[in-house]
Amino acid sequence: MSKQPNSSRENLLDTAEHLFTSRGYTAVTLKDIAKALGIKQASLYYHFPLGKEDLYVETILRHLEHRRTMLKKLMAEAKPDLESCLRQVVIWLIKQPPLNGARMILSDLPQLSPEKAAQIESAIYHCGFAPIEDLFAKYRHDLQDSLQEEPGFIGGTFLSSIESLYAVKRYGFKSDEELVAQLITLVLQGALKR
Amino acid sequence: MSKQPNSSRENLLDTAEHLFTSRGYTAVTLKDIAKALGIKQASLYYHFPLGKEDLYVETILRHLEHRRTMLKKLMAEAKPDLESCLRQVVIWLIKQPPLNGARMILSDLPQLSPEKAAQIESAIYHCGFAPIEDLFAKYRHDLQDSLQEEPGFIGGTFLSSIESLYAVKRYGFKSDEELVAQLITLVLQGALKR
DNA sequence: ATTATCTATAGATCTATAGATAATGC
DNA sequence: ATTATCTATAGATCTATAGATAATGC
Repeated sequence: MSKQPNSSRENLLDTAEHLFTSRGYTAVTLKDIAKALGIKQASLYYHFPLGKEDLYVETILRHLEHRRTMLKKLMAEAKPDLESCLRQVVIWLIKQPPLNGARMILSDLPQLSPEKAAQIESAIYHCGFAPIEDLFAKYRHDLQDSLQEEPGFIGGTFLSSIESLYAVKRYGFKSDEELVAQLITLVLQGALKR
Repeated sequence: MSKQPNSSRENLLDTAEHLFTSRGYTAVTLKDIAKALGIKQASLYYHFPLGKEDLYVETILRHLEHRRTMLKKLMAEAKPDLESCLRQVVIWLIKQPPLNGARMILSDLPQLSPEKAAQIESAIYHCGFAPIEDLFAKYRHDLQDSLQEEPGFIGGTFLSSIESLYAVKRYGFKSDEELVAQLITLVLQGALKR
């Protein structure tokens, strides 16, 4: 049996992931991460000799790849209709740390080297956005005529509307399942009386 | 005639507003702001002797109050129906620097003193959120039954879905007006064929 | 011997302060 | 005299490096 796979390094990435995704690149210091791990700041360089930027890039890419895997898996396992797939996706997303792609692109990526920034931006698209876009493309015949050729538009709107659930969760009193059901009904059926 | 009202200070706030709202509190340094103004970093302390936090708070509060004033004005001047009000609101919002309240709450406010953070969080609600919530409350009889007592939910979803337009604008080829119309139709009518 | 930490510290950057200087208004 | 800038710099914080130390595995 191979030795157990770098659980220490994975643990480090888990902690960094939580901090970086919720507070962003510049707002999180290496000392914050070390403190959360119960070690000293300099010790991080044993696992990531290339420093903060490299740690951030690896953390975010791992996070995004995991997201893509999970989204694809959830959609494959759900009942094969649009609403069921969306429900599974949102129930999972709402339990994750909020990704906030807009924040990353506007606030975090400009602090990185252009190459790394481009790499992450591409992964945001491929792992965060494309799976949802593909889902709406697959079920485009269920959509209104004006949306049939716009899976990116409806996908983007849907994803960003999920962000509001994090805020509602803080103030509201409903269960996750209720919120998810309400959001999906809203997006699919519309707000207006019919 | 009173002397012309501190145009220099207002100019400073305009520049700070642009930087702080797009990149966030920690990612923007005083040097960045000074550079954008063509002055030296230390010179900022003439206008804001209390330093960066105070400058940030004043910038954001001014931004939010302006937002509230404009939202109220746009809704008062629009044709008195839900769709017209929403259209005016979104056409204006999409031309503003993206507010990204979620980023502010998660990433920026924790860096401030608790009092200042609470003050800004309250202003985000009162100036960014409440006007839209009030609009949906006013026209609740146009909404589906399940949404009639949930103006905050539909308001939050609507606001966060606007965020996706900033991304779509970057990649897409449509005019602002087309995007706005498409978004409003989607939220009001829903995605599904009927 | 290897792995994972530590202490100590250099160098860079950031906020903030002190005091000088130039331009403007009475 | 007031207003708005400047230079110079202190003090804090952050990233990163160097070398020591402790624990583990053969």
